[in-house]
Amino acid sequence: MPTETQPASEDSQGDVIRESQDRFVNAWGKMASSWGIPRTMAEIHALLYICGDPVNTDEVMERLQISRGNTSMSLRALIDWGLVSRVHKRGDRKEYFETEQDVWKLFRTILRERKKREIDPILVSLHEIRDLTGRAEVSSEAGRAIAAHNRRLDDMLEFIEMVDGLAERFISPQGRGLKLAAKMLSKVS
Amino acid sequence: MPTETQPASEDSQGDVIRESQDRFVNAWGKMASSWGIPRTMAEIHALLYICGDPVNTDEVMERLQISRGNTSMSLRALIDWGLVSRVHKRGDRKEYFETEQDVWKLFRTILRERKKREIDPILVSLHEIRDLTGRAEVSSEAGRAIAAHNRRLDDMLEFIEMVDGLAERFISPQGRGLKLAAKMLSKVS
DNA sequence: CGGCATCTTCAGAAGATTCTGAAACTTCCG
DNA sequence: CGGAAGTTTCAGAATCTTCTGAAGATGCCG
Repeated sequence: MPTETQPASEDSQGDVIRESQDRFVNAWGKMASSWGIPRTMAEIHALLYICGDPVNTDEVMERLQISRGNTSMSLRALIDWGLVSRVHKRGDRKEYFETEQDVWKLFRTILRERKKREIDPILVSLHEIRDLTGRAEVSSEAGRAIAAHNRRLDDMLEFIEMVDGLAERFISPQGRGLKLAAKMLSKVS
Repeated sequence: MPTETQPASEDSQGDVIRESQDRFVNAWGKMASSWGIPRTMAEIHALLYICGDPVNTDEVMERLQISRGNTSMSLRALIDWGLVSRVHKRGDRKEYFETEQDVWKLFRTILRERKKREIDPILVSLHEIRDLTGRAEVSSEAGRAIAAHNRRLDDMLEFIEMVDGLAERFISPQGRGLKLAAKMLSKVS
């Protein structure tokens, strides 16, 4: 960010970028929080994305007006998600952070992580629940009730397993890639 | 729910179903809240799904141990989402509620609603933001900075628009249906 | 119309989540 | 080793979300 080396006329240009960045960060934070992702975590990620260059903790704090503690914790969470990496600059003891600039890779990582955290666990639970009621005899009234109940569980299980399986193929690191999935879908008449 | 008319031996069967239902409702509520959906709203929906038959307000309150107010508000939200419908029973002034039993239709509705509420608005915001910085000349240092910034916004916009467009085709009421999308994807070698 | 059954609303309470700030820790350097 | 720069942690504070309960609305029926 070479602000001092710019002529005065370009300061206003810088302001436009800055405002654009701020708005982007805001919009992103708002959306993320409606998807159950902590707002500041998403805002930091948006800031790193939209700035492009590595940013350090103090810059994040200043831009987003958040505490050092929050910044540190959120950055760690982003690193755990695999979305952000640490960068070191020569002659600067501060740590800098940057994020993937390829949007496809970014979303692939996000989807993979959400699958791991929110889909896989519920599959485990649903299987446990399904095992409670085994196979039902349809000869009695009660047996038919259990059979109907099992059918509902099985329908749900089958659906989620299908989503899980497709996700596995398209978002796992060794998978075919999100872009291919999108291409396939867009070809359907 | 014919509990009184059943022989004693079937009560224990009923207990198994009941426990299974409770666990299902719990698991579902937990998952939903990690996706930014109010827990009780999801729990009510899960209860209606897993019970199959229409359920009235008092039964919901009793099963989930929640207040009448909460039940009423959450049911209204579910109706607004298009996930639940009111049913009237002859000779009973109470209102009953039921939900779609076809899991594919269910998720189609959920996806459609989320797109409308969370994807479409951010597309509007991103377009507004993008319009702030127009087309950049790459002849100056500042111009190049704006161009790089615009490229980032455009990448993001392009990605989200693609997702939006595909969603439109597969989840809209007149669309080709979720099932077709899944079939296409599963065919990729 | 009066009275009863049911449903809705919303202000404030309860609960959950996120954020802060200061202390503790780590690392680097002379 | 001493200490400065930078980072992490976490208990409590602030904030945001969700839930309750009671008052009021609605509507049905004799």
